[in-house]
Amino acid sequence: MSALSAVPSLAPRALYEEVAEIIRQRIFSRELEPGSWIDELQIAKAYGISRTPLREALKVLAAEGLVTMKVRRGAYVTEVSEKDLRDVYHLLSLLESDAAAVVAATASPADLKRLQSLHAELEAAGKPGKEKHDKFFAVNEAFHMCLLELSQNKWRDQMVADLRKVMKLNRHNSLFKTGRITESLAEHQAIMAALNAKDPVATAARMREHFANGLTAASAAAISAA
Amino acid sequence: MSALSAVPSLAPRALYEEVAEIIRQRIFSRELEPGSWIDELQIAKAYGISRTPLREALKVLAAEGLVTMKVRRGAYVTEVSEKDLRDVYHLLSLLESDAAAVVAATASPADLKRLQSLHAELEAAGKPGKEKHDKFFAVNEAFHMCLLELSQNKWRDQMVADLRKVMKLNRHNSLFKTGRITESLAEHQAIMAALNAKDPVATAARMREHFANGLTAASAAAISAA
DNA sequence: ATTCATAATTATTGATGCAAAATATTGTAA
DNA sequence: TTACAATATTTTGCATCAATAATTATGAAT
Repeated sequence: MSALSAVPSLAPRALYEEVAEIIRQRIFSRELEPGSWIDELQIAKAYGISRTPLREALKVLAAEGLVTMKVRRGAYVTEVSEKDLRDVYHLLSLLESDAAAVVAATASPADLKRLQSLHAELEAAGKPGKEKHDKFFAVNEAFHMCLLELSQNKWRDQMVADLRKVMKLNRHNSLFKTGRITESLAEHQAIMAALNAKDPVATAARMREHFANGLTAASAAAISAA
Repeated sequence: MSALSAVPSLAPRALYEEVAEIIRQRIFSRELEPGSWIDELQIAKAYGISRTPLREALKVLAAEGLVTMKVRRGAYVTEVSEKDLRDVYHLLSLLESDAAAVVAATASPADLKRLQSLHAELEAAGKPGKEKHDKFFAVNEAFHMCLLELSQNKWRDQMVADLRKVMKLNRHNSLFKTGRITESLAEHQAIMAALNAKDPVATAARMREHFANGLTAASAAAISAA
């Protein structure tokens, strides 16, 4: 009997999927640290499952880049260097700004309204004095996801999702500026304006700027040189 | 005993890796057709292996997008629509043109020389009257791969590799123009010129054009609208 | 004759067992 | 004391086995 007997949700997932998600979360929460080997027996025992679905889950996580597999050595949590983070961030910027351009060119009035309402939510969450950072963070993520979804390219969706997972591997976000809610809101405002103007080139430019501004000056210099 | 006892090469791969590669090739060669279910028992028996490594291989292929897994139904070869192909091609254009820009900005003289020599090889292979299409194709691929490698972003390398695999899923390349060796060479020439001029913006533009020109007029219209 | 329900078969998923390889440990020799 | 070698232990990787769900086949009833 499985120890992870959550409600067998409406969309029944295979056990290896469940296990993959659990390991993912344990990695994101730094319970499993980058560089540390994953003990198959221990984890299998801990969740009351066999090693078979666990090993399949590790293959999935390896494909996502979260763990690295060494032949006859097993799997360890991937260690990402600063360069890795910059590289991944660069790709996110590239993919999301392109998605934004597509949306600017193809979005229906209803689509724009949906984005606009998310933007409004974001402004509400970012009101000074509120100090609800997590709410702001969540809505921000929703905005970016919505844009991606509206660009109608599932392959890009998948890539962005994977890249975002890799970004979560880093502990101290030393790369990124913090507490720039006001600036971020202004940038989103600019993106919305370009979207409403149905200007793909401007939209992509505003999105690229939004990403570039998220980096510290030192890292931004390294990026913009590229 | 494994029936696929190739020479245990210097870089020993796990069985599931070997199996994944075999299935990949069988998919590319259309021996396993898109939409067809993968018979685990049959394949395992055919290669004299158990189903455990085969199932792990299928997880890997699923992550690459070559097969799709349905819960309690197994795996089938992914079917890609024309839209899928266009979407993937669009992403390849985006990623490779960005890579080209990076190389334009960062390449050493030695790097440029390496590209130049590949370009020379390509011109030789594309000489009219030669009719060595496969050679031209191979060198062309090498050129693109070299550019990618020089851009020094392993995450992009991985994504491009996966996307190229998906592109191989389509049978009739109805999307793509054929026999445009002369035009392709001219475009590569333009890319090389922009690279030598160390002009990232121009290089990216030339690469985007190169990709756009590979599409038929009808498909190109659909792309350029984006 | 057609449709629905039930049973049988087939195939996927998960668990367990075994062999091989890598690492850790212990002992011996210099 | 340190270095090397041989052994022991741990752990991965593959195979086999069991159970579970889905599909197909069969039969009965309308």
